Amino acid sequence: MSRREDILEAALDSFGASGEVAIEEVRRRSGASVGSIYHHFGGKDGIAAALYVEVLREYQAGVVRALGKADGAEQGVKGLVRHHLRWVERNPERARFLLGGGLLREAAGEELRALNRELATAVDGWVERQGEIRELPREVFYAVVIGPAQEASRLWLSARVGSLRKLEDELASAAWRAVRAD
Amino acid sequence: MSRREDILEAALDSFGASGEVAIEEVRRRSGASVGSIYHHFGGKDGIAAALYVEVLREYQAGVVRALGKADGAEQGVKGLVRHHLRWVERNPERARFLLGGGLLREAAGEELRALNRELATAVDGWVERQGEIRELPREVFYAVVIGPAQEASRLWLSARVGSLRKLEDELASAAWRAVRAD
Amino acid sequence: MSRREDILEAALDSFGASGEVAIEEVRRRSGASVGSIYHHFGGKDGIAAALYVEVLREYQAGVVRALGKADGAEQGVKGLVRHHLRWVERNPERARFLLGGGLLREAAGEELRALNRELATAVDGWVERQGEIRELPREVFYAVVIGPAQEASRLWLSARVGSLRKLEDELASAAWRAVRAD
Amino acid sequence: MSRREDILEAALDSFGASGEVAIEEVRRRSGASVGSIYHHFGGKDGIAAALYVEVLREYQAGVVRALGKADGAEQGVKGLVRHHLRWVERNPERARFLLGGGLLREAAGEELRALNRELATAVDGWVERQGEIRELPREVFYAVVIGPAQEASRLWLSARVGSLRKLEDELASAAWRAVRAD
DNA sequence: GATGAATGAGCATTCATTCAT
DNA sequence: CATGAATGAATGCTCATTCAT
Repeated sequence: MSRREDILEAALDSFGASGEVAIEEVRRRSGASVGSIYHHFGGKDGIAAALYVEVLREYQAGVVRALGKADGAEQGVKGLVRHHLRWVERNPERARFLLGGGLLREAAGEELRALNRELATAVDGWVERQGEIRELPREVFYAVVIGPAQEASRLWLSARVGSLRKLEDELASAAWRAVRAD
Repeated sequence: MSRREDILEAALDSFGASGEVAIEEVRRRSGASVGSIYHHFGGKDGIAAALYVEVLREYQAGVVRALGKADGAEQGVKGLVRHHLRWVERNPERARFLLGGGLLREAAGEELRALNRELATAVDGWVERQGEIRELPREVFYAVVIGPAQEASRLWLSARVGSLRKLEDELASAAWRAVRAD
Repeated sequence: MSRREDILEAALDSFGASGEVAIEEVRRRSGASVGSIYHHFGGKDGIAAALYVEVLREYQAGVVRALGKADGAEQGVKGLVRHHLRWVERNPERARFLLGGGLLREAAGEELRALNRELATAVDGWVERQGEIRELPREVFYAVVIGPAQEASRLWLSARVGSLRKLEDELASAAWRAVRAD
Repeated sequence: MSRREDILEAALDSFGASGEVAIEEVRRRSGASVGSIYHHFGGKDGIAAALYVEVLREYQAGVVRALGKADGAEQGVKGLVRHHLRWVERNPERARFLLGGGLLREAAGEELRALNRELATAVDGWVERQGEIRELPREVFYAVVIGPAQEASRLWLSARVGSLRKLEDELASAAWRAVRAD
């Protein structure tokens, strides 16, 4: 199983360096042969998909964890924001891959859709169980809570100045102000 | 000047179709010869840069206009959100190019930096002249106001379901709640 | 190993025909695919370098052989001249490549430097063991012995009139007159 | 006439930099427009030819001068060698162009043939008027006298180590030993 | 499972040359 | 005499993919 992981690791590095997952680059970085890569992942898209799933799964696990340990709506919403910022800061490479590469592309693959559905259900359920949150369309809630953190992340990822940590409190409070019931 | 514009137009279409500005594609779509393209833009990156500048300039002009005609802080903040959403919905191709291609990459080029500086100064000035806006770090203000609209735009651009128009009021109000002084 | 050799052969022919090693030409002549050429030699310069090394090695082997079988200084010096002329006449293509392409360019590559060093050591050693040769700076000895043969070769290669064979005795004697101790 | 000279100058620089005379490069270096270059020289080959003629004429004038002021065969032969070395050292760019670019190529152009014929006649005449020079075929005389200096020049041009000046005496004497009658 | 040689489509780029102004 | 836009053939190179061993 080590080969698989080496290859995924190399794929992530390749994306970090050039903005795309290139087989040739992956081969160079992982030390695996072309044949081996094809054996494991079937091709270029296969690697990207596998990597995407793996990274997304890890990110989402953090989201669920953040909601799980939250005590009340405010802590939950702020926790989502904090988790986002911390995860990006600790995983800049993975963040770049997830944010840059994926969201605009068609979220291909049944596995991905399943993952997203699962998360949506979990978050929706949590939201419904809270009383202090304003009634908002799903997408709006998501956009308002995550959008600012995302935007800050994007800036940070492209310039790497300052620290996301310092903005945490401000962004978390702002998100809470935006979605709490009055 | 017509050749130049034809080429830029074709470059935008090329990006829309394949996610990147491909010389070969631009040639096919614009009808210009390769040589002519190189004569005017120097190469692949030259086209992308010129296009980026042009599109960004147009977007920013709208931002300034929105602030200009706003009467008070609330209208101004909501105007920024509304402008963002409307511009994206009316210029999906340009939006995709601006959001997808550029922000993660290094915002290269002196011209770009100048544009961004100009806008920042304009917006900062406006913010300072308002009394009802909470004191926030620059980046936070920007992220909180534009982030949600951006996130919603991203979703819309990748799936094209529903209409951004319907979310306008909610997103504008949420932004205002997040940044107004209490 | 056959592919490699086919490609080098074709590269030599390409150089003979057009004065340079052109990938496209090599592909046509060798029957190999572009990809295969790149797989083996990494690119245009890689082919030229490999060819240069191979040809130089063969030429130098002849030089060493000529000195090895020489009985005395006079025979050795004359042997060098004769070997040069004969090698050029029997390998006009290789000669053109070696003389025309390489000497003015930077003799890049560790392998080349090593080859040249080896030969220099061998020739120097031989010279030192002879008593009848005039004391001369290394470069002068080399230039005086090989220069005339080289110049004659150059002329012959560009016009292909007459035969180098006929000049052998004259050039060999002249070289000997120029370097023998009085 | 200044434009013409600017262009030729730029052509020489272009050759020095890349090993060939490239119109685009000439344009950049000379500041002249493509059109202007074509007006004056008709094209790529036109520039190379004009440059070649100019440079060769200048070199040959030096040869004739060297023979003219020589007093006797020995001084003449040594003068040829010295002139060659000095001219190369003072005009490395021109030397590279003349030696590298030209001799292997077909010496195209009636003008060039005329120049070479003139020089040959001049040198032949001078040689015949000397008594102390060994009877040698034309080409052999030329190769033996100039070859060593040429070879030394080639080495110097590619590495630029040491000075040709220091080798002058040795090379001149060697040439004289090789061609004088006994 | 692993290796690497081979393939060929596709792409960016260069460059000599023409020509209308 | 000068300018520079336009052309298009030619070329080096990358890269995903296949397949025999």
